[in-house]
Amino acid sequence: MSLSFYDTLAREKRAFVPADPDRVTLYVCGVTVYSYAHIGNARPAVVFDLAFRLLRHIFGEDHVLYARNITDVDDKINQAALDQGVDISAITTKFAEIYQADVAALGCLPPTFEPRATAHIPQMTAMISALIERGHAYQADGHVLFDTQSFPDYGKLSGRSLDDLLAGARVEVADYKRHPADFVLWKPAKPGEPSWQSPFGAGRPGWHIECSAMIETVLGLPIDIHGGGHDLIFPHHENEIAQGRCAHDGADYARVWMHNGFLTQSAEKMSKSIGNIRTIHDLLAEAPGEALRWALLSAHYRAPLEWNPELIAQSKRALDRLYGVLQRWPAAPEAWPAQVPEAVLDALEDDLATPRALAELFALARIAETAPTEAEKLAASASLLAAGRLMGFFNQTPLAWFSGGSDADFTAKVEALISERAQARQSKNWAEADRIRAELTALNVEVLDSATGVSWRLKG
RNA sequence: GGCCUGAUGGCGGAGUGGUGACGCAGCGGACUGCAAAUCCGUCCACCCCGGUUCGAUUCCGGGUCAGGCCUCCA
Repeated sequence: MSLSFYDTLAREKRAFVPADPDRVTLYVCGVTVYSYAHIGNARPAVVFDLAFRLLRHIFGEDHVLYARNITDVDDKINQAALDQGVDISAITTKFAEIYQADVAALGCLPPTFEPRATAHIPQMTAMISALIERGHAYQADGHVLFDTQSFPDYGKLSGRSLDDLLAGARVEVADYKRHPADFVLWKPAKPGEPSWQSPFGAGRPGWHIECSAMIETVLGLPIDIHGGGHDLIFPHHENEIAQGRCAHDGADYARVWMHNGFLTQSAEKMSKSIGNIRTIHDLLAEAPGEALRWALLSAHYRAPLEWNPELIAQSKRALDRLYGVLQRWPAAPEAWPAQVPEAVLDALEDDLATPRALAELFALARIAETAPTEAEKLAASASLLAAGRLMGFFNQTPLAWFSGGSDADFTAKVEALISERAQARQSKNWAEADRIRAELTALNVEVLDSATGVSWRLKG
């Protein structure tokens, strides 16, 4: 199986061949840092982290460049700063750090680059100037607007025409626009707002221009893959293509467009404006990051995923099962690093078919438990470890997983009780053994007797 | 109104023109002092109506329902 991805623009799955296999480029729209990111924001972070890991596996760690931006210019940031009486940088610094820690806890590798909008204002104004020079942008009422009618391919990504947009317009259109779909590249600052000097007056950039400017600066055009949430297809990515191509006389912008589906709750999109969100931060207090990652990858990335407590519980149980295998059949040093099994790679290379990849993990677990020889069991366990690690799982020892953050005192207490119980069992004092087990159960500890010894785990 | 997705068993979620993935839960059994973990077995599905076909859950048409974008949005 060769690597293929579904391309939103082509509307089909296509073989993925990077422009330069020594320099594969991936850009993903990150978050606007004005408050805690919700678990829906984590889906693209995790999905494209998986893509990043897969590309590194295929093309080599040093041959993949991954940029995930941080938007730190925005109305909501301004509002938050105003509400709290602080500088916008206080807001953006705080929530950018929280976001980075949160997604790291979900097993996401640090991207190669995390460019910030405020660090690329000159590149944005240069791009806007290029658009004006080429007749693709115009100034009106203090704004600079992109002239959508100057770009014949406008609407191709989202499958709509300028006429459709006229017909479907639901909102008041600013009268200074030549066409309702024209979008802002630069807007004048209101009093008190952060602003930057530019050839078009003091102001700040529109939302779309930042990604185009940062892509060009950090990765160079065209990039191989541009990713983001499904809701960014229109207008954000449509506008990126328009400005990105027009600034360079129609040159290619991104070779593949990938979009992840939404998280839903009661079948409804999880969204801050609806208010039905769960923050990553809060969820991490309730469940291990790996379990949340498992949950996010349990459905195919383009499908909607219903988010609920049962999903998290099931994900944790799935990892319990696999960590149990790793604990019982610890991969021998000589068996590690093991090859990632073909079946797992096949699944991932087929447009990140994670449900199939996860099913293959269970198949490896079954082999590890049932193979006739210990060598085969250990080999299967090593493969499981390799496959899981490729996907960003098994970042801790089984012991650490099952004892889930227990402190030394607690562990010592549990070990002492288990030792007492072992003595009771040896003298066949079953009543005492069961009493001690009940005591452990009360501590939320589950005891697992086996031929080779006793282990324990915290119950979910 | 325009554009666009999707509807699979108790739950999550793949896939396929004909032997009904995988996981969780349930049930029966093995193992165990008893459990747990593990193993073996097992119950349960393809929204509705037409069409194509020897045969459709899978292809085509229509319908119903749900959801998304068109405004900030992962």
